[in-house]
Amino acid sequence: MKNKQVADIFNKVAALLEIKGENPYRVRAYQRAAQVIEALTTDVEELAKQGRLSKLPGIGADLAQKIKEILRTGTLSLYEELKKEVPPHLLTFLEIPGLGPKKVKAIYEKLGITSIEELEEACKKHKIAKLPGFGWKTEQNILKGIKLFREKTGRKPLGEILPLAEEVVRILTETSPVEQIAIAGSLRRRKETVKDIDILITSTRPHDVMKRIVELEFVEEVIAFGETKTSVRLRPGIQMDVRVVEPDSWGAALAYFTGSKAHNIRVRELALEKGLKINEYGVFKGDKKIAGKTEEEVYEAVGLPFIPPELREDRGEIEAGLKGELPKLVEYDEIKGDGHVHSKYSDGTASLEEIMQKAEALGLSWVAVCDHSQSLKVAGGVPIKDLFEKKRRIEELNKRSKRVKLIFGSEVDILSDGSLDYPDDVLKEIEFVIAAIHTGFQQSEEQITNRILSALRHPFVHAIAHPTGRVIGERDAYELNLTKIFEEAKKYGKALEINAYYKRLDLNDINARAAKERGIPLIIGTDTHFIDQLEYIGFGVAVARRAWCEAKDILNTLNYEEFKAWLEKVRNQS
DNA sequence: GCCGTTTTCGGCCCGACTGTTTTCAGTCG
Repeated sequence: MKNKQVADIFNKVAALLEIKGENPYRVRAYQRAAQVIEALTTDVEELAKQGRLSKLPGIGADLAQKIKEILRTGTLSLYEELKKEVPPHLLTFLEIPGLGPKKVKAIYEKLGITSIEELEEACKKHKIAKLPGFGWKTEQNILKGIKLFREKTGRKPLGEILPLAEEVVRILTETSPVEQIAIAGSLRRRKETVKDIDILITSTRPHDVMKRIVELEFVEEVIAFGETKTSVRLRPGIQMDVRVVEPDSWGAALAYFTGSKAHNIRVRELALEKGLKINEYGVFKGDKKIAGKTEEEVYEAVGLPFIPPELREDRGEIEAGLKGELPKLVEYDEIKGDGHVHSKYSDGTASLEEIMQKAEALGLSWVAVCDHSQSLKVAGGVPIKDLFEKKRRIEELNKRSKRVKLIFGSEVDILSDGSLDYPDDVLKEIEFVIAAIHTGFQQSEEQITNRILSALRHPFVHAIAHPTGRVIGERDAYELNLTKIFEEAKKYGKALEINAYYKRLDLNDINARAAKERGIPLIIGTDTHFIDQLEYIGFGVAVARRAWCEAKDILNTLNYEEFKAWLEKVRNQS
């Protein structure tokens, strides 16, 4: 899929045009197009062949041509020309907090600066402050921005930040005079990575709330302190913005601060069509406020049903909402089982008994214990003789346990040549076989794709674990033709995993949505090696919800008997 | 550059804050 490649080029073109000082609406057109292409669940090349590009929202005749050019040549002549006019290095300047396109343009044109080192030098020599429109304060801010830029490790995984935000909410609820309190922003949308924490509060004593916030033990630096807005930097190096609003504006503010920006723009455009205006204080008809207390009210005012936060990305939820065709998203409490857990038999730390207890505490009724297969020695791959001991132990435990059942599973390696890591007569005995790639990441796209395809065709395989192999912030997905994987999974009725470990989340939201649209069953697995991480199943559900999945799309909503029946069905049809 | 049961041209989301200004441009979310 070349979707990402097209989106990247459009985003860069947008940034370069911005620095050039081009029409901001032209810039926005490229940004919107990039976003639309990136969120596609079909191959942009496929759409091009069918001549359907200009049917996409935000893509007209011109951008359709440009997409075709990228697909044909691998680049875009406009982009190549822009790079000659504007040094592409300047694009990184835009990532420095406080620097926008206009300032970058001035710095480049007046001083010929093209690198961060030169920029820093110029600030220290006070050359920046002398530029028109700049001053000593701006100069200091740029230096501070450069420091932050160098320190920043980028966006942080949801799984690292959400627990922290929830802890802040708990403390404030218990020890400060808040009335309503909620996490907003991309955390509330459960985006896989987040840039900051947004907290929204109503209170009659905002000063006391803000005071309590800056006293929190994990606050490292107070960036701004006010009655309605306070910003701090928390110890893991993440900014937290807290806002206090009137109860009457709660819904409008929550919608506003939840975003996404693209979603909010579309909602406000709808409002304009109806002669209304939306801001963070409410929905207004002229000077009269007609809604704002709840999010439902705000959406209703523009003719939309409530849209779950996970869908608010301008990926078709507005259109679906207007038509009354929003999905009934799978709920967190509809999950009955965990499809991928490691035990002491391989590199997990928990015994089978402990897994059962924890599952019961979490209200799950089944857990597939999928330890690594024999050749993955670094991860304690289970030799065949131990495999059958594990099977006997699980059968014993299941006899004694009414509420929770374990499923005898294995995460079987797909070897470099595409064969599986146990012989067929062994695989046949394993109730749930989830196949995975752990070696040979450097192979070509064709090789890796073929390995997964042959696993999907294998009669004893039920599912593929973490299909793309990406690890957030550490490793990109391996080269893979997902379109072919989807076709084959669909053909054989096999499942693909949504790995819920917060650094994997693989399939991701867009790919999981593509699989769902093709009718491929999805299974959520925590892939946990530590007992407490069984709780992370929620991150997988979040991906499923962001992928527009309903309960019927997710195998984990089946009860134990139903899931066993699915496992057998896959074996029988093969 | 896109888009249209008011429009094929003239619109295109909204407000807060900051800093550099003496009324506003730039940045941010």
